[in-house]
Amino acid sequence: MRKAATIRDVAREAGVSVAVVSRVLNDGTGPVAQQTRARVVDVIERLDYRPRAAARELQQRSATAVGLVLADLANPFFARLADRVVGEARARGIHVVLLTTLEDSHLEAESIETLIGRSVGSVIATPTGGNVDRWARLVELGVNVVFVDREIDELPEVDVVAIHNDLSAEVATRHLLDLGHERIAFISGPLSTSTGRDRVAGFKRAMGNAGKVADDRLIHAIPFRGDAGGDAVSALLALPNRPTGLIVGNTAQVRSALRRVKQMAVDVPGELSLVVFDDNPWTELVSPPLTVVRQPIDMLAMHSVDLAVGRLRGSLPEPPRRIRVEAEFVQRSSSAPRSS
Amino acid sequence: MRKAATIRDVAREAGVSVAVVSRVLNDGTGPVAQQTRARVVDVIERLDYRPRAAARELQQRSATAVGLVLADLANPFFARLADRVVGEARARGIHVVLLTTLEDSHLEAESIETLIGRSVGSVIATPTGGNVDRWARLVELGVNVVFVDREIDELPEVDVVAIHNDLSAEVATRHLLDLGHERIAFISGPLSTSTGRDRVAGFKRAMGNAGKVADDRLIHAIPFRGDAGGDAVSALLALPNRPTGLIVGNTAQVRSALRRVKQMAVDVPGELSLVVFDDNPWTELVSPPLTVVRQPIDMLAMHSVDLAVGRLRGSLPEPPRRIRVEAEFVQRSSSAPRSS
DNA sequence: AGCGGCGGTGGTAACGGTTACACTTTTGTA
DNA sequence: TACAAAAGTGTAACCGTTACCACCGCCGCT
Repeated sequence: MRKAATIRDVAREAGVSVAVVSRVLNDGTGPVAQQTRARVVDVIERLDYRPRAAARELQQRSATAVGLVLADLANPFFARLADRVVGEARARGIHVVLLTTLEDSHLEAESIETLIGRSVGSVIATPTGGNVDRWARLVELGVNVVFVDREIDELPEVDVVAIHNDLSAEVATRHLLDLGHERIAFISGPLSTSTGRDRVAGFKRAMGNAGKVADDRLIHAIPFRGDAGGDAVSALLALPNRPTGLIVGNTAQVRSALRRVKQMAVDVPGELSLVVFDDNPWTELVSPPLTVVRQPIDMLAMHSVDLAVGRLRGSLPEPPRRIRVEAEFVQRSSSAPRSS
Repeated sequence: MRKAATIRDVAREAGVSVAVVSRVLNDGTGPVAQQTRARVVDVIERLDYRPRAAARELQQRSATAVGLVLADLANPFFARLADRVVGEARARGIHVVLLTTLEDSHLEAESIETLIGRSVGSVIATPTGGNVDRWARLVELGVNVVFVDREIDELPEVDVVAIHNDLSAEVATRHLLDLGHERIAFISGPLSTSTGRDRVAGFKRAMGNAGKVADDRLIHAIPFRGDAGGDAVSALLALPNRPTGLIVGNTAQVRSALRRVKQMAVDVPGELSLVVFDDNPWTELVSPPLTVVRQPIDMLAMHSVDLAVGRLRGSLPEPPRRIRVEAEFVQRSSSAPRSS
């Protein structure tokens, strides 16, 4: 356990001052003679010197790290988002501090707090919907916040990257309508999230446009996590007038809903056509393969990191941006024409 | 964008010295009068003061962060491991810096490098198998390394948390043998990983104990990522003497293998009995539900964090520990007696 | 009365970088 | 040749926190 070399060790060994070493390290901050640079680089190599991030961050607010606050890594959607974000960040020489909220605003609050102490320059987050004041404070402290997948209306000054949730829900709904379904149910996320609200709005609009009124008993706004999907399905199928089409809002909900559907031996798509949000490796492995709304995770990640890092480096125009990317509708076999 | 309060602001406002504030902050480092403490706490609250992690880390190697170097977040096993690690770490007041290697030793090397600059006190990692010298250097620099899920034999000084991979493979194999299968194939990870090696060893042992010799053409050591599983399946099923049992080593491999099996319209378990490593939410949703070896992710995460944080706080005995947790064998419908 | 110990407090040198500024040398131009 | 500008380098002051040490009373002992 020898202690690591410092910039002063390098300076001494190379016979120059620390200032020169620093300039070599951060290329472009000042002139350094070609020959001197070579010598310094050599010593750095030899001593295996690595500048300490902590010291650097202390000095200026440069910050080589971004915070990533996700709802739930057990959800493949967020996991793959994290995967892509970490990859994109690495490509830009940025580290990622990961935190999860489990959709709990208290844990979210805690995460924001720690992120303040930690001097991250930017935060990419999927907000739970609460903690408006805390997010605002983070912004006021000079941290660049980028919301991904969801947003908070009361915070217009933060960047947002997401799909058109209302449109996507509308497309999914119209798909079922076009197949002849009349009674269509929707299992969505909590209305405290923009995702939940927007999708329900899109659903209602599509139904309205088709001259149908969306029966409120057919709309279930349930938590994104947990197994509430099962009970929602049971409730829906217990209705006197069963829906023949069902749209489900996220992977965890799909899992529990699908399990219940199988338990109840309901025929898909014979008795019930299914369209679900978020594509996964396994959506095409189950029987029947699921018709899905696929979010372009790569795009979400890329734009988020672009914004987060861009603002960090100050290379972006001032006004906050709201980037919308296109979701893709992938038809498989879980949705079919209504078998009268 | 007001700038955050510093310890000096608090000291001034409370009419005490910075030393006192520091003592209040880090309880137990020295005496503080009850009344003074109350006043300081009050000011901290009022000024909304948060100590800056960077300054702290610079001062001493306290380090409130651990690095988490995972192979691939797109793999649900690692994603859920990350989820649990982040949760456990938070409970201990520790942040997680996340990096991924994509099973590429170059990216792993890069990750180790960044982790050196970043002053993390511990690193939890799933090593690719290479970079032995770099890991050694990290250890020598005083960073506590904990390998999880896999290990590197040449590095006996690091902690390890994993299942008994050889035993698990043996159990899986014996299960198929007991069902009457004679020709059993094994799709495993690269032999450069301990996981790959150990499982193959367990497989061979089980076969040997049953008086059968493991045909090398029935063993495919393929990458953990990507779609090589499909081709492996094709190769196996093209053999003159088809295997009737197959064990698959990780989720990505299962996905590609299963897709090919379905494409080829092979009946599971009629023609081919399947046992796979790692349980996922969807393993019981596919048809037929898969017989799996379930790794206790919670235990892996908990012990990893325990070790990482314990060493950080110096509250652990010196000698490196190798913790083995029990994998669980879950029988479902993808494995059945050989229907000769 | 003298003295050691201790509770409570303040002063200040690190920690390892960056950077403003001063200084010296080289280069360019009339 | 003279002199300004630019290139190259060094010095030292930060950044925010902790830890060591000195200091001051006050208590309880011998």
